Amino acid sequence: MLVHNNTIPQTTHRVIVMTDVHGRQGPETRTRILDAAEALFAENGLDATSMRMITGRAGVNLAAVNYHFGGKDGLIQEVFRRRLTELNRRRLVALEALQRAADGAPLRPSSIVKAFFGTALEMAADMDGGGARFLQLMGRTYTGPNEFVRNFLAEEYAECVDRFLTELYRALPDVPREEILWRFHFMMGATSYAIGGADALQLFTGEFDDRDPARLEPRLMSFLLGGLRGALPDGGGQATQARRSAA
Amino acid sequence: MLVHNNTIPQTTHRVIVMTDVHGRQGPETRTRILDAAEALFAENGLDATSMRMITGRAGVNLAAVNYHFGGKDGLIQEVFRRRLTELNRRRLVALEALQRAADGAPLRPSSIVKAFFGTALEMAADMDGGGARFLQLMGRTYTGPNEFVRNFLAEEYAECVDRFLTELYRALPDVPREEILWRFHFMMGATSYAIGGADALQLFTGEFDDRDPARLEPRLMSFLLGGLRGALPDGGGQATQARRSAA
DNA sequence: GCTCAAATCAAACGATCGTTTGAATCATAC
DNA sequence: GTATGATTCAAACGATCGTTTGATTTGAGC
Repeated sequence: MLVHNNTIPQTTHRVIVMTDVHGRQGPETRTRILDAAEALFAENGLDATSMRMITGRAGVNLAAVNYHFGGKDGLIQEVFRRRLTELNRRRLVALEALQRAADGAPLRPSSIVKAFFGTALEMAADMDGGGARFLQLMGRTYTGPNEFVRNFLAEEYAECVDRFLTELYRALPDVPREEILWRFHFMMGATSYAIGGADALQLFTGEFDDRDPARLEPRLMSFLLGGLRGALPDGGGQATQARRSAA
Repeated sequence: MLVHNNTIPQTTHRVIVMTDVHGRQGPETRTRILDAAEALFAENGLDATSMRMITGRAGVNLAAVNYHFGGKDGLIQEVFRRRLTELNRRRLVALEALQRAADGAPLRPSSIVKAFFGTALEMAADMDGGGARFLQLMGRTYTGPNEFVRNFLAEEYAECVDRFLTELYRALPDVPREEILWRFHFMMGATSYAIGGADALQLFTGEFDDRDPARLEPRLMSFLLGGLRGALPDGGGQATQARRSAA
């Protein structure tokens, strides 16, 4: 029997736990497809990656994708959901740890930025290279043309971003919220390029090769914090720094 | 006779000036194709845009693309080359104006940043909306998976970026060049999101709508300059600001 | 008016795309 | 062992892709 009915396409599938029911290599199939798809999507893009490339690398039958995910779109959604849920979970864990330590007081902007963007860099270093691949893919897709995936990503992001923005508003009460929102957006762009664009960077300078992930984190953080606390455009005079009120 | 020989695929085509030779609507065809392709590429991405969509919108025959550009790849190259050459030309004009005014002295970092990234924002506002479309497309493609186009973009960018980096090195002699290089990369990411990701931003906040291009420029510049002059990671202590030596 | 090369056109090419089908295989429950 | 439902499989589906072909139209040069 098919897992998916074509009348109600949904994200969550009826088949959740397969190891408990049918042993053998049933559970591997889904994971193998997801891993292969993630790597190929990051390598070639969503459109340029065919089902046959995915099933070929995964070593499964072509029809397996439609059986397990209902189609290519379903597979794409699941590839993103799998990692993004975990990433945002870690982010919120880090944020809540900060909130507990602060005991009601506004958080330091640097701590908030580190909890959000630093966690992404951690994930990029984790997962034996798979994390960097995925985050590179996500950075591309977020501003990409595929409206279907973009809306899905925004939906998955919404709650987590909202929580962090709320804390940033509290941490920088003197900075207009619109300004903070924009700068958060700029920080996402810088981070996206930091994770995914090391290849692009080296194109400018032939002999450049310092892509140590351990050194990337402080580099990006310095830039992000400098940008976040940069002089406000004109609302408070050109020399006004965007500083939080509480120490 | 065909314009392109399949033995030597080249960027520059034999047909350069068509208005002078054949009047009617010969010259329009190339431009109409480029305009339609640019809009559709930005809308759907390179892969998801078919030749039939392009020729359909342009109102020309399907084979016209292969005739004038030698194929889809040739068309893509020309779409980027047309605008990118003009953008980098304006950037270098702005830089040379600064150099003349400085009379040998190091330039102000803010001036350099403005000449490079501000010119992009100007172009995004120009060209009756076409500029924003193109720059959005370019921001996506630069970190995109298509290696063919990425290499081409890097090649077109190389000289201009090199000139600006040289000036930045002079303006910030106390900052390690690697650091400046990375921050330049981060600035490109922030700018890319600033230009192309306004839609993505509003997904976070339903009622957000302040996308006035005139207000975007000072916003982005404040962020970029703050990031560029942010505290150095650790080479000079955490409190060390990355300031230029000459006033 | 005739020539000829540039340009446009309708039509078709082979390849590959995502998806569907129906039978075969597997592991479990009775 | 047999029935049952989940999973895998080979094969084919129609659609669309980028490209090519060969004839036709166009307009300047003589």
